[in-house]
Amino acid sequence: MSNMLTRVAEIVSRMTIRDVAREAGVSVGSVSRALNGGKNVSARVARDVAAAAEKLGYQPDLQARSLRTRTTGMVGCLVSDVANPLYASIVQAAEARLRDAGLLMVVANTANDPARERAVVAAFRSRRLDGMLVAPGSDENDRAWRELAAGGAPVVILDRDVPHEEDTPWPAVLVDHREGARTATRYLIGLGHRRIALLTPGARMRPGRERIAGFKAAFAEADVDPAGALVCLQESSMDFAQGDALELLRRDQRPTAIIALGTRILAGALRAARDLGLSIPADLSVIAVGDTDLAAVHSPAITALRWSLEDVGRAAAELLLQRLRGTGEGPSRALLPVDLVLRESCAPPTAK
Amino acid sequence: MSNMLTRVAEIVSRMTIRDVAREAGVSVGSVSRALNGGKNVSARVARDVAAAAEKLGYQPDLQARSLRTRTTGMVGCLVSDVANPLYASIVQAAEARLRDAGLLMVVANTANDPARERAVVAAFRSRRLDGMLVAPGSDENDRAWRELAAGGAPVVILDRDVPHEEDTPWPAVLVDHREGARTATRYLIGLGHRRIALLTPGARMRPGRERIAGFKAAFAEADVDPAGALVCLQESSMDFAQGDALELLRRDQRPTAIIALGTRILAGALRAARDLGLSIPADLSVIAVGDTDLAAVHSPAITALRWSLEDVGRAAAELLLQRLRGTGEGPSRALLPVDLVLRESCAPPTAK
DNA sequence: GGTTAAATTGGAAACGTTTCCACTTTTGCG
DNA sequence: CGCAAAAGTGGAAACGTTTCCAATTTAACC
Repeated sequence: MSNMLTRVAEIVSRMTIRDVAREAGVSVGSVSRALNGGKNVSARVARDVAAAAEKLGYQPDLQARSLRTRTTGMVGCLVSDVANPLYASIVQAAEARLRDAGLLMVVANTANDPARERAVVAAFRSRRLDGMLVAPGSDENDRAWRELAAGGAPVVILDRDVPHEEDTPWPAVLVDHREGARTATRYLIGLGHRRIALLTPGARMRPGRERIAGFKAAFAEADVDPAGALVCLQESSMDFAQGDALELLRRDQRPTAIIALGTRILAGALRAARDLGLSIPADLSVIAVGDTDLAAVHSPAITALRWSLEDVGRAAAELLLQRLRGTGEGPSRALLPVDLVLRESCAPPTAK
Repeated sequence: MSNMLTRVAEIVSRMTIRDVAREAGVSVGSVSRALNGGKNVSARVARDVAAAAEKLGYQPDLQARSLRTRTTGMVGCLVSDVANPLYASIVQAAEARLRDAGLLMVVANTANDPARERAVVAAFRSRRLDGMLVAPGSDENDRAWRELAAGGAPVVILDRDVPHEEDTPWPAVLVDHREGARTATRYLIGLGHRRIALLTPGARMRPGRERIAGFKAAFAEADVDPAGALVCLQESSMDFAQGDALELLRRDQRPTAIIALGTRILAGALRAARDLGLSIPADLSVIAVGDTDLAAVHSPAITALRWSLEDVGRAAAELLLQRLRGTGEGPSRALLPVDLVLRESCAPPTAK
């Protein structure tokens, strides 16, 4: 047993730059230069060092390096729920781009808990991460981000409107939910719908706010009685039970069309419709916000608002990289478009 | 402009342990002891140091600390596709548990590319991560894990059978796919089905292999003609187009029941069935492998094999933590059960 | 009160890099 | 060939911690 432990210990003892220096018969400084810049290094030294490093299987300790260089090569990603497909794809795309740039991504989810958010920010700061991608659980917890930015690390916000001082908005990647919602609503109004329900998480965050704005704008510009614009706020998609949708669809003046967010809310709405015997699209038109597997495969297939999650992640990574490099400013915000994917779930309302 | 830069620089210059020492009027060593162990520290020093640290807003540089302590407080998580809901939930649960233990999680996805896997392992090693959770894209790329383990960091495998030397299997969290598939198949056979198709990613990985084994075992133990057991391998769930399912269901001896993995394959199968006018469950029984939103919300609701992704993540984190603490061995493997959730998508085959 | 043991403390040596500085060596050029 | 500039090199000082060690103070005991 202790035998095994010592064996492990032996294996663990890694080669250091000093070992390489000794092996190559040069100084530590030269090894460092040879391995990194390659600048001001003679061919002979470069060759010998490379050979020695290869022979010894030397791999630099990036942890130690970062102590000296004051840069860790890691960026944080703070998100409320990685398991949410909407976030997962963003995280994945961002990670891919960042890793191509040689950066590691640290991920932390906060379950929308402000205290956790602050704890994560503290952890990120203490670990001296180079930068950070954040999608806060609400727009108001800006103290945490301010604090983080005070540490000097660039922060890129994902689809949120975090309050900022003066005229220096946070770098951010935004999705044009307003225009998306407007398009969807206009489409339904055009089909003849007059009572439309918008089911989305509340106004605590930008996406909800923007959708509501676009939703109402469509009613206003079509000169339709705005009383038909039913905004149903959910605190979060988790809380949205089927029951809420049932209640909505049982009203005597029930909506003839529904615009429902994501997977869970949409699922609740669909199930409620099924339970009430409402057929889609004959009795109820449905538009999904966010193009998930569920929307695409459901029968009938659900018309959906789609935006590219990959683009969001990629753009965020790009923005962050640009800040990290510190090269000329460039744009600090990106606004990504939302498309309406027409499928089979919308039809004119049945006269009654 | 340069004004602003200097301002930022000022903010960035962090308090070090030396500043605290000066402020408290004690030595650096005492500060360290006071802030960490608290052992062998007088009440006066403890008080003064705490006050000084508080006043200066001191936060230790974990990066520097880890150079000395040879432990980084970070663990890696290597997975082929974080955007896959099956992985996302696991990652989330593991992250939650690890963060509770004060560890940060670095995530990397490899898109099933062995070269990327090796690159990630190299990066993890160079950054001296304390441990690692891996779900390789195939069971064969074990060179990489072996190399990683040689670095001394514990590795926990997620639902894979990675070849191991001698009698020391890798610590792993496994899901009992074999028993799950057997249960599902037995259920279908019990309903009267004799031609059943199993749609799952290929045998390159444990889950597929185990499912196939369970599937065949059910046929064997029921003494049913094994020719009815149609195993349809997909290289990966991504490649599974609707077309493959169409082809399968158009055969003259088409299966009367399907067991389909996950979201994408299941979606393809469902869409194919719809396009062919096959109604579920009258013409075709369907069982989903993995209980996704799609299965739960589809109409009819799809009977599904379910296992707890959260449990997988949690168990993996627990296993890893136990290794990290190095306290008594404990079990090195966990096998998690799979349940069959009965819904509406299965019925006896129509006589014909 | 004296002696020994225990507790506390300061100073310095790590940890593995990069980078600065002074010093050689090479190169370029008239 | 001589001389200045450029290029290459070794040694040592950081980076911010923890931890070892020796020295001091305090506590404990007879």
